[in-house]
Amino acid sequence: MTQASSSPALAQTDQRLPLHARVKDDLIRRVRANEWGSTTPLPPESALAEAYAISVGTLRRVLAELAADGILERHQGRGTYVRRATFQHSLFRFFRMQGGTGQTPGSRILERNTQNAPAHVAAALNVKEHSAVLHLHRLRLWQDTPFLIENIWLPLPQFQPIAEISLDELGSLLYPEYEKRIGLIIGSATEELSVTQATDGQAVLLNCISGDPLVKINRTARTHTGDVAEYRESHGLASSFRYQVEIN
Amino acid sequence: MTQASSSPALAQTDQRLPLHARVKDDLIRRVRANEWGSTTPLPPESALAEAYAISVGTLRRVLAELAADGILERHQGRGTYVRRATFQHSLFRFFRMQGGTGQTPGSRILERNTQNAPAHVAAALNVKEHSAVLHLHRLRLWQDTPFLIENIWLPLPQFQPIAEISLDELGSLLYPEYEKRIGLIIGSATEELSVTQATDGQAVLLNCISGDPLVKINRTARTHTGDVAEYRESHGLASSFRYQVEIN
DNA sequence: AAGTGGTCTAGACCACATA
DNA sequence: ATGTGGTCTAGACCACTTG
Repeated sequence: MTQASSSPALAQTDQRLPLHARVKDDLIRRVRANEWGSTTPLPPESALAEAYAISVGTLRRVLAELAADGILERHQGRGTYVRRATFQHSLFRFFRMQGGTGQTPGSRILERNTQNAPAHVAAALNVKEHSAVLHLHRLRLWQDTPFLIENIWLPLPQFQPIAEISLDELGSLLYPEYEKRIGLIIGSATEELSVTQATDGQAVLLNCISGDPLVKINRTARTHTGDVAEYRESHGLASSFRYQVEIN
Repeated sequence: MTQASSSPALAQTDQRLPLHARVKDDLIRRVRANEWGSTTPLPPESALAEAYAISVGTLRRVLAELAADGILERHQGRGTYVRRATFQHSLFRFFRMQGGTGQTPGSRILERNTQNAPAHVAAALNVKEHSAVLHLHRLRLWQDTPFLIENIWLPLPQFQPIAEISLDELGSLLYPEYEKRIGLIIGSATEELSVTQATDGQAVLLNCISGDPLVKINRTARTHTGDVAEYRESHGLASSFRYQVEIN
């Protein structure tokens, strides 16, 4: 007996792919569509398997892969949940912050203004050149010592609420503000590391000498659907930066 | 019917762990022990499952995990193989080498001598300070342009054969030479990235100005058993370095 | 006690590589 | 043609969490 037609839930997936791959694609789509908040569990294995008209074994395989990919979290007895982005692997983590443990760094907003997007910002944000963007210039501090200069660009009018709230409310963490003010959740990001030399202005802010090597980190942050929501350029003292990788 | 005792093959593994974890541990041990060269396949699923006295399904789960971890490679119809370290993810890859595709960079040995290990080298190689080590000083070239300075330290007497062969034979790739001359296979490595400024000597070799920012990469390479086999420090022009990560 | 995911089994059938 | 891994199923039993 061959399987003449599969579950309607899989209508939009590529029929040439094996079942487990099609189910995985569909679940990723549903997670991106925000079908489950991070506090509501996915349906149990049995229900999902029935809905997709596949066996529990096959579904389990898919869920295990999604958990391995960091998209889901599974807890025996509690359920399966969508994993919130933690950005544990951001390159920022590798600036050595002397003497502290797990506290969040402080931050001071130096400037907030509306700009016409410069070419490279427009390209990163995927908007037209010279279109209106919100620009934040921010200094991050560790125990009152500045260690990172950030320039952040956000597309308008989408981020207009961020342009209007008081600077005090733009506390150290921006992503929770995006979520609270405009219901936008950052799902992933790409970071690129390169090395530059401090300009006069940067030297003053970072308390170093003009020309000192800086590590520059460009981050493009996206929503679950893949739309670019934020672009930022950060500069920190290269002397306090260490990055380690395992290779196999 | 309960399973009174498991396969003798699992005698050395932790009995509190689930079966699949114990089998995985044992297979990792056997891979490290070099039981299968990279050209001889592992026994087929059916044989392995029988040897461990577990079902094929459970064994398949273990093999899939090992493949996901990059330890094994599986090919439908051909078999399961131990994966050779390719070092595709080495940080070296991120020096932008203008205009070339997949060719290997050239290399020129500037010096080869025997030293008493300086403190930081001894620490990295896990040998006593001042013990004898072989030191290689090498320049790596891309289309006849130098882009990387390497200093490599190898413990003696283990690497004595490398001290004796002609410099011509120390071609661009060292790891195949280690394998051929002393039967030593590099299985993994740790790399650490930091930023320095060019000394006068480095500036001459890299054709830059003294004080220019350099990217420094320290690599500690290990055998399958985890013993440190090589330590190297490499310096390249920061201006030609770009490194990109995805974060979730 | 009920419901969740975790472990393990047994076997059918398919797709690919090699000789 | 044979043997390899890949897909998928069906179901038993266990461990953990919560009310």
